[in-house]
Amino acid sequence: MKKTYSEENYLKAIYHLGKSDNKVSPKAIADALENNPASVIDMLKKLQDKDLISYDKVQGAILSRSGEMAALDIIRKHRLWEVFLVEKLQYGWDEVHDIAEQLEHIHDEQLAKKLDDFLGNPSFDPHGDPIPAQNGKMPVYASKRLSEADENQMCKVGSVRDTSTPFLKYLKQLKVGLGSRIRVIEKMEFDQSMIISIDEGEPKTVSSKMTDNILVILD
Amino acid sequence: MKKTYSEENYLKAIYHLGKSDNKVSPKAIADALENNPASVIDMLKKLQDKDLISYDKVQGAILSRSGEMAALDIIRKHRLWEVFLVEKLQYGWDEVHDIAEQLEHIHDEQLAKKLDDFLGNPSFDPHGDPIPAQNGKMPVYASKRLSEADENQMCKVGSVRDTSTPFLKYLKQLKVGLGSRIRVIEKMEFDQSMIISIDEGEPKTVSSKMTDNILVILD
DNA sequence: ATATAAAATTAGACATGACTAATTTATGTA
DNA sequence: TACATAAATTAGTCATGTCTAATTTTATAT
Ligand SMILES: [Mn+2]
Ligand SMILES: [Mn+2]
Ligand SMILES: [Mn+2]
Ligand SMILES: [Mn+2]
Repeated sequence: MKKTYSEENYLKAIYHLGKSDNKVSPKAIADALENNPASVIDMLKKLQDKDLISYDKVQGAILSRSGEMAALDIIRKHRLWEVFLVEKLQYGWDEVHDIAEQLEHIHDEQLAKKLDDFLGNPSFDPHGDPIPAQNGKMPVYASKRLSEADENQMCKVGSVRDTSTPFLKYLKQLKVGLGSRIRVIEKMEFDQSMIISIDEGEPKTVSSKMTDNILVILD
Repeated sequence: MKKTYSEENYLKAIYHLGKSDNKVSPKAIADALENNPASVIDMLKKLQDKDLISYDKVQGAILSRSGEMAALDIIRKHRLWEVFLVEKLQYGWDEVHDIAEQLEHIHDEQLAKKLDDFLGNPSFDPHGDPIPAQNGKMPVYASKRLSEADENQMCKVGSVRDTSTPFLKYLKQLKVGLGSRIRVIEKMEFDQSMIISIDEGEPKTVSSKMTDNILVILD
């Protein structure tokens, strides 16, 4: 069922508000969308009729399964477009939100996938927010940088903080990808460069610029 | 003055219909937009109030200066996005029109320029239609391929039929750009390769694949 | 427990951009 | 010229998504 621009914005707002544990009230939604509680209630009724949410005064608005999938799809597109605007069109990270707010509503079956591939399947947007996968799964948030790992620590690559072509090319050459297992062999005091083993391969030296831009999950 | 999605579509339709010499009637617009003549007349009144067109029964709809600039801006964005979808996202040329129909309505001051630069300032879209410049000027339609020029012919590069990165890189290396002056020194019967002089420089040999993808204006 | 304030809801209105049906105007043909 | 058809226009309706104002419900504080 094709959703309107407006319905999509409501679903997204309800999703975001639902992440904090407060109940999602008409007032909260109205504040988020900078409109009127009366308008919100009108829309909540429509969304409930379409089984995208359930709403009652006590529980507030709660996304249904299909409503949540729709919200995640919009968020995915929003964040992918933000990556595009920053990485490819050279916008500043602070300039892209309003444009992505428009681009997220472009409808096409193949578009998100093709854009995702073109961008090198980034896990995070330019503001560090995770980009949901097609199935709605959020990437595991790898909160530690490789540069913060201790000597002899084993870890797994969770995401990259830089999705520029040169960096991605460099990683490809090193055979580092999402899920690669990295062991820290030695950390140089002097310049913070590291000697690491990638998937138990031969030791390689990498700069702090590299290790600062790799986010890992420690074992 | 910000235009609505709908106003933009009307302006574009009026522009295209105005290119053929028939008068732009409500019926013609209704056919183009697949809607109703009554709806069209409603909108023509609104567009006239905003000084984007003039309309009367005798002359039909005629774009004002600002109306034409607005139409050209939409067409520019439509065609740039089509180039993006084909060249960067690997869509087929037959799949992109409907998506561009949505993308053309994204509003941002800098977007068209940045997209244009990112794409290497293409002159034509994937269907061969010319892409208006920011000032509304259509590129001179260079209808001859360099491969069709005769020996000793002097000509000027008008556009490229291929805007892929490898081709553009190759042209950069040869120092061939829009406006470059090319003299055909010799054409090889055998494989249609050519010896040419670029801006009166030293002779260089180029393949028929190259000369087929350069459109020129003959002197 | 009662007064007060905040939130939710209802009722009614409005702008936009579409539609249908009826009417008027123009065109074309016998 | 008179009839038939097509195009343009008007009038009235509708769906969407918004608003304001009034009312009801809920929460908070004395
Ligand atoms: Mn954003
Ligand atoms: Mn949005
Ligand atoms: Mn097109
Ligand atoms: Mn359009």
